[in-house]
Amino acid sequence: MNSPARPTLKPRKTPVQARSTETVAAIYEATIQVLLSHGAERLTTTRVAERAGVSIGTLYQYYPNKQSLLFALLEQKLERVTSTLEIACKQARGKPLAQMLDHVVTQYVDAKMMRTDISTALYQISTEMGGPALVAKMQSRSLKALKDMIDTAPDVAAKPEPFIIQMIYTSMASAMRMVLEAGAAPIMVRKLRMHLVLLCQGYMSAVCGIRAIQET
Amino acid sequence: MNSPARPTLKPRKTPVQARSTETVAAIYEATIQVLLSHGAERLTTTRVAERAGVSIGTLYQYYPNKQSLLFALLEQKLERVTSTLEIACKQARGKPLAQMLDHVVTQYVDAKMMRTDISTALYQISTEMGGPALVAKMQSRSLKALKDMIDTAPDVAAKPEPFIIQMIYTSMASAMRMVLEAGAAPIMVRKLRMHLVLLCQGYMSAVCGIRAIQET
Amino acid sequence: MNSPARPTLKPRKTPVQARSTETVAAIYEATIQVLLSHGAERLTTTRVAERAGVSIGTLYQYYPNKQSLLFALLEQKLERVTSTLEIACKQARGKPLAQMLDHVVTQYVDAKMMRTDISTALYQISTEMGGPALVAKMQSRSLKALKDMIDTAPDVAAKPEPFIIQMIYTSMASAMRMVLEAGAAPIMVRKLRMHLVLLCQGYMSAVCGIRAIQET
Amino acid sequence: MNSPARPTLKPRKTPVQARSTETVAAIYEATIQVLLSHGAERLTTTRVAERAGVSIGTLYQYYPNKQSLLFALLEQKLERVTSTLEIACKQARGKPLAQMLDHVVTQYVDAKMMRTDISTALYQISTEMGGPALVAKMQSRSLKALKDMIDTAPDVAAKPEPFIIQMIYTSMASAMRMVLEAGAAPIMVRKLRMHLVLLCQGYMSAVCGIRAIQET
DNA sequence: CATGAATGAGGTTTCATTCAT
DNA sequence: TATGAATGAAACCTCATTCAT
Repeated sequence: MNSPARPTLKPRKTPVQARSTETVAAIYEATIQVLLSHGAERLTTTRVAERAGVSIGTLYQYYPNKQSLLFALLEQKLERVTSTLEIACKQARGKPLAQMLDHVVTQYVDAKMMRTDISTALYQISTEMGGPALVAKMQSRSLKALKDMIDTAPDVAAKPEPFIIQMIYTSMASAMRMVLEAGAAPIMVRKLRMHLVLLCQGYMSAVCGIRAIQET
Repeated sequence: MNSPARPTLKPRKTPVQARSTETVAAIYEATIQVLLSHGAERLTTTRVAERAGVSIGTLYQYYPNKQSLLFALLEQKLERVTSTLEIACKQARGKPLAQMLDHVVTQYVDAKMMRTDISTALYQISTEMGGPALVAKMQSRSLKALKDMIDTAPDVAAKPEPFIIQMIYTSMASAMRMVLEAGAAPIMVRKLRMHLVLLCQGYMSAVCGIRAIQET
Repeated sequence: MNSPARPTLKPRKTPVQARSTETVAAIYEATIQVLLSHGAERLTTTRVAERAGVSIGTLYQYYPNKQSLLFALLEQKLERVTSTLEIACKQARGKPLAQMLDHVVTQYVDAKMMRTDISTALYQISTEMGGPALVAKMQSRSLKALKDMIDTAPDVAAKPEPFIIQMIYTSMASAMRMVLEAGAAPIMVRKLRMHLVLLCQGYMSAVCGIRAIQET
Repeated sequence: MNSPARPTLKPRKTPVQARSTETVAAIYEATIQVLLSHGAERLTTTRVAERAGVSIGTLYQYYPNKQSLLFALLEQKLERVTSTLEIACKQARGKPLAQMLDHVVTQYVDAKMMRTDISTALYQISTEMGGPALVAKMQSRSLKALKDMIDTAPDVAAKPEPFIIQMIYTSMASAMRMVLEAGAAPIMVRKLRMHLVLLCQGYMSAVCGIRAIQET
């Protein structure tokens, strides 16, 4: 294992003016387009700039290097999905487990489904250094949110161990990916939402004892 | 989406002499090593050859291009796991659903766990064209095996629709991945096996009605 | 005969800024230099770039591959010679055959003699695919021009068949080559011009009957 | 101009045994095949060995390097054609010029036409060092033979200067090439023979005065 | 700010040649 | 002698990045 020179991942400048914002948006969209049409391996900064309709020099004015370009994509999407999940978890606190899972799954799936193109494009990236770390960070935030929520469920006999939460989270993420990579037809998405709830509920009730709520 | 000139993915020659068999093995191992230590993005044919202790020319005698090198890795592992799954599915035919899932999950996890280094390394590869196609092929073989098995379960009320089988398969694959990427400690693996069985059983019984076995 | 993947032969971009025009010219000249000093077999893109005083990357900004570099050379020269010939043929229409041949040969030899270095360098190239095709195209244009001219000669009894035109053209080209490869000393060139005219006239009058001009 | 390490061009060993002779012949034929099917640029020693049905090691037992392989091809053909020409020139001594040219052209064309595949294949080779030198040597032998012959013609007024002989030789060679590269259909060959004679006779009579034979 | 020409390290791949078996 | 595995110099080409205009 060796850690080579890690480039800066932060955007070079935060756009404030109108024109800059447009440019940044164009580059952002172009990156997704190229990712989807050419694949991560064949994404080049030149191609992105071309697609965005700006010069390569301009691209580098806003992103100090290629990694930061992809990193921005990943970060934005992950942040959005994660915070949606966190909010959903907060909202569902104190409700029965089944309702919790239903609510969270629904919110999660919907968050991922906005801009399916971005979600799909992102599966292509691994982004060497920054990517996994970011994903890990977001995952731990999500796990914490889920745990804190489930701990408030009135009908759960034993506090589930972390591993269980992880299983739930992973199942959600992977089922989502499965559907996205298959094209994310609306019917599939509806089915996904339902089955994911069932899967989580079935698993949880098998793993934690479920108390009758009135017992509380 | 455009499909550019796709290079040959098949190995260039099959080794016949003893010496060359060793060489191929060395290249194979080196590829895994490099994948793990440098990541897919920084895997170069030069580095692989170096690590394998052979010249770059020798590498190219056995693999016509870089892709074919990674493809071989992927194919071998996938083939092994998939056929293990197929066999497990055949063996479990006619048994009650719970036993089926237990058996299949156990076999699947064990197959993935041989050479965890390879399994882990492979998550890095997407290999542009050949990879996804291969993965899709193996998945459909797996889905068929699972379906044919579940259809023989005496205690399943309604034949599950394809989507359900896919959910099961995806959950298994993703949970496996989660554990492998976390380092695959033995305790985790044991826990994984158990929880995966519970997850599958919980989901299936929630989704298909389960008949009492003695009814048969 | 098999035609493998043929690379693009067209230049990659047309220079717009002043700086790049110079660069393209430098690469062009360098290619000739290297062709003459090292031979076609030992012409490498690196060597050309070096000689041109630009980086290898710059070379590839203007020519997508090695072939296109050589192709450009060939095309430019052939185009110039061919169009000179076409013009000469037009000019000589209606004149007696002997004068025609004199005029055409003179123009042809002179066109070839501008930048003898290029002409000489070009004999080294065959450029696999694009070369022969280009040469063939130019030849057919030339043959047409010659035929159309000769058909207007007042003193030619029978319209000469295509084969005869080709003999004339080939003889001109090969005699030219002979002299160029021998170093193209001025005396030789003068002799060449004269003898080529004699050869063409001698052959033509042996092959077509020559009518007395006053008959017209 | 720089002259790099020139490799040995002579075959490594002269085959004496029956098997060796077969092997050498196979390699020889394979070289022609590859030259015709793949072109000079894509002729590799491996491909030749493969086509010949021998191992690459065996090929190198008989030819010390790639150049010698091509050189052998060139040499054999050139030698054959040149000596045929020399003999034809000797035979025609003392005859009238027209008969001379007829005889020589016929012999020359026929010599080139045996194994048209070889003749055609050879146009692909330039072989960097050895080729041009060999060609030059053969040319000077040919020119000498032609000159010595023509000097004996009873009906030639003035001894033609060397340049004229060269024009004749070049015209013959190039017309030959033209027909070969066009596919060498039998009709074309017959026409070629006739027209080449006419061309030479026409040119010679234009250049040297022709005396009436009976004057002698 | 925007442009795009220029850079060159470094990657992939080929192929003539050697040499142990 | 024949084989073919191994070699590695050297070729082609890409692409992230810089910087003068």
